[in-house]
Amino acid sequence: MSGIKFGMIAAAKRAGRIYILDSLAEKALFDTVFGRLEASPRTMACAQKAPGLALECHDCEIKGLSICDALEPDEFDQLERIGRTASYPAKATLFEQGRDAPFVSNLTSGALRLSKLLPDGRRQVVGFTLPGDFLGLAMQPTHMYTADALTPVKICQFSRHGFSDLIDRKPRLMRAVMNMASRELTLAQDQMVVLGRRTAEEKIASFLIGMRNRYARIHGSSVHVPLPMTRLDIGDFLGLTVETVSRMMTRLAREKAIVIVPDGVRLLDVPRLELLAEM
Amino acid sequence: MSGIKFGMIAAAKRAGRIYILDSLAEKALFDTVFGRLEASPRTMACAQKAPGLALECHDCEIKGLSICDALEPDEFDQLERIGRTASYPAKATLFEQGRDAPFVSNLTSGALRLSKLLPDGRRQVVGFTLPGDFLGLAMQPTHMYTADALTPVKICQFSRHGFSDLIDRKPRLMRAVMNMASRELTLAQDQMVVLGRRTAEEKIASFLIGMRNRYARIHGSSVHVPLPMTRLDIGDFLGLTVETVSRMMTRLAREKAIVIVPDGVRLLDVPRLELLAEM
DNA sequence: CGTCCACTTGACAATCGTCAATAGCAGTGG
DNA sequence: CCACTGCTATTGACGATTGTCAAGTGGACG
Repeated sequence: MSGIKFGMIAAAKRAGRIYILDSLAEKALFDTVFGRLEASPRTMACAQKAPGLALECHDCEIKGLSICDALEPDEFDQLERIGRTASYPAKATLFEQGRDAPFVSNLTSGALRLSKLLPDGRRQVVGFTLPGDFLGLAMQPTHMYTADALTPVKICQFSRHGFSDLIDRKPRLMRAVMNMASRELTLAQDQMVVLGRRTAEEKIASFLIGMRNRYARIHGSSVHVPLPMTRLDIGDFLGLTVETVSRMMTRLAREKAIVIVPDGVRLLDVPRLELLAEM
Repeated sequence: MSGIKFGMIAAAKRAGRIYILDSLAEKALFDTVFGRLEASPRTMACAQKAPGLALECHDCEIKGLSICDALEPDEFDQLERIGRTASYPAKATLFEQGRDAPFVSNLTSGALRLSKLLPDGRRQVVGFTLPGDFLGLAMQPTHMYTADALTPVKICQFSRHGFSDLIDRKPRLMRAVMNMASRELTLAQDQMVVLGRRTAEEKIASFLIGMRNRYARIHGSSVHVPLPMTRLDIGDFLGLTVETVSRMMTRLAREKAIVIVPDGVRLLDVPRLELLAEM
């Protein structure tokens, strides 16, 4: 099978452009070309490892950040009753673009990469999910993008229909979901500005500042910004190549705006970065 | 004042980049530099010309497309009671980025351009509003972008607070608004792929196919695609310059994929365009 | 009729992508 | 323990897509 995959890549490469040549792209291209979007062995393994434990909301670390925040005690109970927890190891695929979406969920720990794939292997990362973020706001019957775990993750998930029925009966909960969707829409529009009208250096700066601000909501503000994703992921989020991401990070480090550390970066010159990223 | 404006442009040009040099950008840059986001004379004139007539929903052309579609008769009455109509001529500014947002509204006729402006004059168009689309889904107290009329437009508008209270009492209406927000979010994510990972030619093709699909929801499918916006607007939507937009349109016309007509384009080779635009 | 603006086209430049080589690191298995 | 493998990141040389600058056409409108 490995031979087949490489054959496909080679054929596609002759025909046009292939930007990503790692195993992810091979798999994705393979799936796309053959129209085979069945669950990967990895996904199956993870699903089996996620037995669906009942929720334990009382010691949920992020309940103040998520949709659960705005609920009355009785609503909270009902939500808790229809939810289950699940865990996935790093690199697991939670769901794939184009497949059925039986669940919506809430990320409680870890980080996800959400990406859309073009038929020729080009990829656009549409977002990174952090604790407190909601998955499935679009409430669509199929997934619009693929979600992969960047770290070990924990989610609490709800059947889409059950959740949909519950929010129809609980306006407060629907309002919380709608507000979350509005926030996502605003973020997406800001990202459109970054993608369409910013230089490579500005893109990196606004990405780092954006990550810092998102972590600040969770852990409090810090100059230490963990980056669980690879340079390739960052490039695919910002519409750049790995090489350009690497060069710009090196440049910012050389100019003493950041320091590159093993698990991310430290921001040395926040005002300069904010100037580069200014909205 | 014209002298001052040109002076500012010149200064900014020396300092950095100015991509847009038409009157819109002059005004925007002027506003940004001086922090003067008061209503322009043009906006004031329009507001005066929009006396707020009571709604006449029974002969609304787009009621089947908008949030009104999903309402029961009693809900419909309540919505009609808190709404007013308003009209603006082409080129009017309905509202500006950063200003208070006392109203949300529903576009009933015409087309709008929604744009975000960077401090140095670069602009990103985040969307075009067509009849049936809703303005103010984010329900934020201030506007996140500027809305300008591309043609004469009619809207029906509601006070943001009144509308917010009404949807809290009418789950069906809130659901309609939430679905609209979800659709917008999906569109924004698709546009992120276009902005981040597509070539100039593909961007134009996907823009034309996208516009055709949106008109199809309103008028039915047709190879005639009106383009009420300028090449500059299209460029600012796709992250391109006017010149590149013009060149790509010319190329597609030379290759007989489209014909450029006075008010837009006609699509000759839809399969080829869809191939270029394929999601 | 003249002005303004949108659009087009050409020549040239620059940013960013492509290709290639290398280093570092973690995991694996002899 | 250490060679081996595979992946991520970095860096350099080169090239191509797209942006920049400039000039000119044509239509709308006063």
